Amino acid sequence: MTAKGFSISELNPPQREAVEYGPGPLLVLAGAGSGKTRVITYRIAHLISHHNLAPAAIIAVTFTNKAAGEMRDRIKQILGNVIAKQIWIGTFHALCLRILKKEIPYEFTIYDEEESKRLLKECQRELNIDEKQLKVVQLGYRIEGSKHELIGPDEYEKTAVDFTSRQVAKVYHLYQKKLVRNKAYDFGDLIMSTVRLFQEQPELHKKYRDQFKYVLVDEYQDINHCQYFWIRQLAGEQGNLTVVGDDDQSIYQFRGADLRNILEFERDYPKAKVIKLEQNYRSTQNILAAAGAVVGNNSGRKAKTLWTENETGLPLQYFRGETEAEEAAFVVREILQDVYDKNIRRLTDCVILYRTNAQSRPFEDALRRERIPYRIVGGMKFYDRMEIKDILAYLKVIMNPADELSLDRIVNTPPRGIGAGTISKVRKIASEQGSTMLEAMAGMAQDGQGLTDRARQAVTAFSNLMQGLKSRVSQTDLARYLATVITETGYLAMWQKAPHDEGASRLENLNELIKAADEFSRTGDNTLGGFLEQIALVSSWDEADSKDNDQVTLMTFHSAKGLEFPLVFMVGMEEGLFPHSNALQDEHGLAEERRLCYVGITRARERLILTGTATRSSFGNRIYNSESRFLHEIPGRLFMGQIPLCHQTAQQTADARGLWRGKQYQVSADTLSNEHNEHFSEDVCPDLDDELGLVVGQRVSHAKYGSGTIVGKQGVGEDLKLEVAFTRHGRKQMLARFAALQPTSGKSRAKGV
DNA sequence: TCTTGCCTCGTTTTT
DNA sequence: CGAGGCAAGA
Ligand SMILES: Nc1ncnc2c1ncn2[C@@H]1O[C@H](COP(=O)(O)OP(=O)(O)OP(=O)(O)O)[C@@H](O)[C@H]1O
Repeated sequence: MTAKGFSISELNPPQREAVEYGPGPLLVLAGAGSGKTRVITYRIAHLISHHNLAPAAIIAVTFTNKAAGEMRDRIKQILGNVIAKQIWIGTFHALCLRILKKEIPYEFTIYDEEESKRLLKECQRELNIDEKQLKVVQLGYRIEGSKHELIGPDEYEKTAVDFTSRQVAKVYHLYQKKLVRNKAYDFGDLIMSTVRLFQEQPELHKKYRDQFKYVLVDEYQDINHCQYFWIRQLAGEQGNLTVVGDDDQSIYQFRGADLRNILEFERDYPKAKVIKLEQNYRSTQNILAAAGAVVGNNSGRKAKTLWTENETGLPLQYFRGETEAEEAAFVVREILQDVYDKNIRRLTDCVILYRTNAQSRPFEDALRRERIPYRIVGGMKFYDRMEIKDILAYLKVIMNPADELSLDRIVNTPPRGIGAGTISKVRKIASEQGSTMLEAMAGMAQDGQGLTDRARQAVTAFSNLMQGLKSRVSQTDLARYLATVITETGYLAMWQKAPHDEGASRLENLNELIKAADEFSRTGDNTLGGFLEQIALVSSWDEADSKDNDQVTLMTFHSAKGLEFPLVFMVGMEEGLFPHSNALQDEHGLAEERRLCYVGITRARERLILTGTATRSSFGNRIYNSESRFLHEIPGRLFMGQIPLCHQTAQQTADARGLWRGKQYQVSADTLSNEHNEHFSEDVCPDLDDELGLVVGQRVSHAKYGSGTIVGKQGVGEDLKLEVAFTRHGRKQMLARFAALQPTSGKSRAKGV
């Protein structure tokens, strides 16, 4: 049975049941690689081709813009472009923005993280709150978190009892006020404001609820309360809502994701049908066994089975280098072997996954040395560069003169004689007459109100410049307009005058921006507003999209969600790094790290290699890390090569500590029986690297500070320095030989948790 | 008003 | 180690 290029035989029976299931709530709960995304995609196609549903009556939410693009492409293949492009597919943010742009009658700006932080700082200063006492990151974290919970400043204030919360409440109020005045939305606002819009304008709510006959959500385990609420608004309580997800893959709780949304779906939607998918099509048996073993250490999971018809496959490998350079060299060697010696893979088949963006460096160096092309997803984004943000700030002000934050950024960039004194005069006058700063400047240029001649001249020039630029928006094509802005503002000249090496690279980036504008206008939209919106929403993923080239990919575990690669390297498998020390304070943190590990492992199709280092430089000095506990949670029999210490026999341990350390230690998978593991794991491990059992993650008690958890470790022997997070007294650094820390019961690395 | 140099602090993870 | 913030001098 075929329907326009889509064959039902590409689905197994439960997948097919989910695709063909009728109206009403549907939950597809399934493990990694079981075809959840495929189900969503085909269900959309099926609804259109078999139920004659209008494409615009379907809204599908994905986790990244890239995932949205892929889903749309697949549907394009099945049903053609005309239909595919009418479907509403996108991230929460993109879809909400689309609604807001349509319903809000004025131009507004979207603030990215950096801009929100700057605005917060401004609020903090105005309120005379000590920036040391309450850090901007903390502030941002709390306010952003509140938005995830759909808590506005008023509600927040009501629950704010302690001193800090009351401070936060004050900032939250002012921050929102400034956002409104600047006609700006931050990321969280995009969704929360859409929810509010629907609440305040029932007829609007009805319009969208009626338009979308079917609502589908991918990665449902990672949505927060606000997103949950919006989906409920769209779908209604009995609605045609399809959600798919895997509770073991929830890795965004730091961003407000709430597992209860998926765990309690059946309670929220009592008529819900639940379909489980149990066959994994992605990975070998060895890889699945490893993934299952790791995540099995978490409690409170929904019961799930996952099996595969795929072959046993290669054993896993583990390598521990002495330094990052050694680790990276090993990884590159393995890539070279598979790709060039054995010719069994292409570079695009290989991915290097790490916990933090900062870890990419040594791998980049090693890859460059061997002239292997690579791409990095995440980290510093192109649009985060200073020169790009400066020009974007000009563009934002041109589109939305109320955006004072952006104005602040560029009013004196390049330096044009408008300093802090002048700016505060302008601001004062603007607020007195209730106008924008730009309008106030135009007035002051005329009558000079309290400005020195020099300042007045500068203000006049700037005011004229901005008016001139504004009047020419949309007269030429976008790329040419950008070039005009860059030149006429003096920005180009500023970098041309700069020292050659720095200036050249800035100018090159500006050229890239012009190119991006050109490409954007080719997609059919030639508006400046459209261009800015698109940039506001691009994630790290969308930039790196030069998939046609054959190159190795580097990214964080988080960015890898939903993807698959034949050969996966999980690097930096060390306590303190993965699991990350900041996540070790409570069980939830550790459980989420473990899920992240599960996500990482299950990205692999054929071959999985785990690596780590014994020492690593951090903040300029070297630290000593022990092996990640996750390594020890994988059964030893699955490994080949160097074996994680806890899985080694006494002889192997001795070898690994001496001569063999850092070299690849060849042991075939079957020389290591399970017996060995079980027998030795308990007594070999504890005395290896952990003086007195003081390991990261260990709970300890201290005579003065009471109980806490070891979160960091530096040096050895006499110099062993520990960082301990105390329950009552915060973080402290101390020398182990003086601290007299007593390990208390609770978790210890060797036994797992 | 602008530039320089010193100091502090920090690294999870992202739409 | 490196980025960003801040204070002092030009
Ligand atoms: N019925 C099937 N027959 C063959 N291959 C399938 C089938 N269903 C899915 N696959 C393949 O299995 C792999 C995983 O599919 P998909 O990405 O949809 O899974 P997923 O459950 O969304 O994974 P994850 O939870 O890791 O995001 C893909 O390569 C897909 O093409």
